[in-house]
Amino acid sequence: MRPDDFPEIRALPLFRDMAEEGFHALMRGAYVQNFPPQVDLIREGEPSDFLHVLLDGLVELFATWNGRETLLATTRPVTTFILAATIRDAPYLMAARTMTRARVVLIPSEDVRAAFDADPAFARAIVADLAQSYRSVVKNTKDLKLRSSLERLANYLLREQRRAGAAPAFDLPFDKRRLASLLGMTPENLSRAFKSLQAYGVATDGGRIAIGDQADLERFAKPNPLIDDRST
Amino acid sequence: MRPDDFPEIRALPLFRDMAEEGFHALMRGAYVQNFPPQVDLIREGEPSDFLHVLLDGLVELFATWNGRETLLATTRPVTTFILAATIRDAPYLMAARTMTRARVVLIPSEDVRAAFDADPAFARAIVADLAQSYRSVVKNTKDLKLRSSLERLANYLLREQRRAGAAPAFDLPFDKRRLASLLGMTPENLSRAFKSLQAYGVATDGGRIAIGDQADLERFAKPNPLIDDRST
DNA sequence: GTCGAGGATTGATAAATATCAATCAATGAA
DNA sequence: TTCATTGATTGATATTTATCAATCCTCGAC
Repeated sequence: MRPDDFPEIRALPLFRDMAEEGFHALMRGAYVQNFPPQVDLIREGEPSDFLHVLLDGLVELFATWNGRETLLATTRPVTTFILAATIRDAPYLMAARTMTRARVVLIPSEDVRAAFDADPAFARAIVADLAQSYRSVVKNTKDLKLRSSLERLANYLLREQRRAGAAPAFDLPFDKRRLASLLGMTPENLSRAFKSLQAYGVATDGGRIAIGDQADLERFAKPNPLIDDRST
Repeated sequence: MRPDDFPEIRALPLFRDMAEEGFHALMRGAYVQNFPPQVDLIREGEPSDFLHVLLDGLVELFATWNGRETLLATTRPVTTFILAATIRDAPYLMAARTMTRARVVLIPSEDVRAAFDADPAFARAIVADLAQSYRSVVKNTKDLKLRSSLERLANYLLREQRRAGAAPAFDLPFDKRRLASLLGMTPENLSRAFKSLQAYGVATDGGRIAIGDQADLERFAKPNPLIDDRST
């Protein structure tokens, strides 16, 4: 592990409040790996031997069943992923694959569980992280069950816009094929959905989105913090 | 609180390993309430003042948006619910309503958070509970995104059957209107789905389900532990 | 027992979404 | 540059799912 990786990891909410000693113990067992794009990091059903921390690049989390595949989430730096499996010492429920070149820290799951027992501040951070992750998935379920695909897209755009600093134009973080899968629709349908949203002032140019009439789009999308605020 | 409520609560995985003193401190601030059927216990968006423990009866957890409503889960005794909101001190994401007469213990959220800080065994139990809840919702998301409504019903029946001790016949735990909402479909569609499953040996008589040909149904449903095993 | 009320079912139709096939456009390798 | 590959879009069609309306049960109140 490069020494300058430490501060980035240390700054994560999950590790921020750890005692110095425990953090170093964790880092001693950890190591960094570099991956090319399109590499499987994790396969569904495998034992969860490592907690992963993404330092650079993009990683997609997806699941498969009966020959079908769906995108469940994407992670951007710097974030941890698959904490729950690590804690439960249970098989991964999602697979992970690099979308770009990526640099990832692998921390042995045993060490994480040991640190949890040893450091109350770390325990608190883990609980906060899990509770937040849980709530985030519940919000996603509400999105899926209560909204049509067009409504999901409209609200997704508003969320991405907010992440981009509420600017009237922003870029999609990945291709539309993946976005379709994330939103639970086909690429063809996504194309048509974008076209339908033109009526509410949404313009697209490749992966660039421009929201012409904020109020109009929001009137249609009816965003709700209990679904769309993915931070609390 | 009736003294004979204590053992039931104490036996829950969440409280089982707590130090005696901490458990009693929690119980001192807690109180029991009895509710008639169809009473709102919790409304979406309200501050999460209490952790709830269901002692008797059935409670449904649901969510609404834009005039639509969907059932997200049901709880049976003895279980806690909405732990994540309590921990995060964040608004409830789901509403809760009694389906039958119900007896519920209310534990002030502050007390739960205090006990978390004071008792490492309780902290461990909370983490285990949250990690498990998270994984359970992820499995549900995979079910929703990867399967058709007919496939969801088939797998739901297999899960309920297993819960009923793998018997060839068992009763649905609530009415079909609710089941339809839980599975993300309309009651009309559920009726037709049951009819379609007759081809795989599923017979219904009111809320009673008989699985005539286990292997045949499983061949169609393709159950998968990474979706359908809701206990790990 | 009779009567209602609410859930369940059925049929007809509409809407949403997926599939299939055919371009079209962008991008990177040679 | 040119070609090949991959993603995006479009149109036509099929499938899935929802909606609407009309019964049909079932079960509890009286």
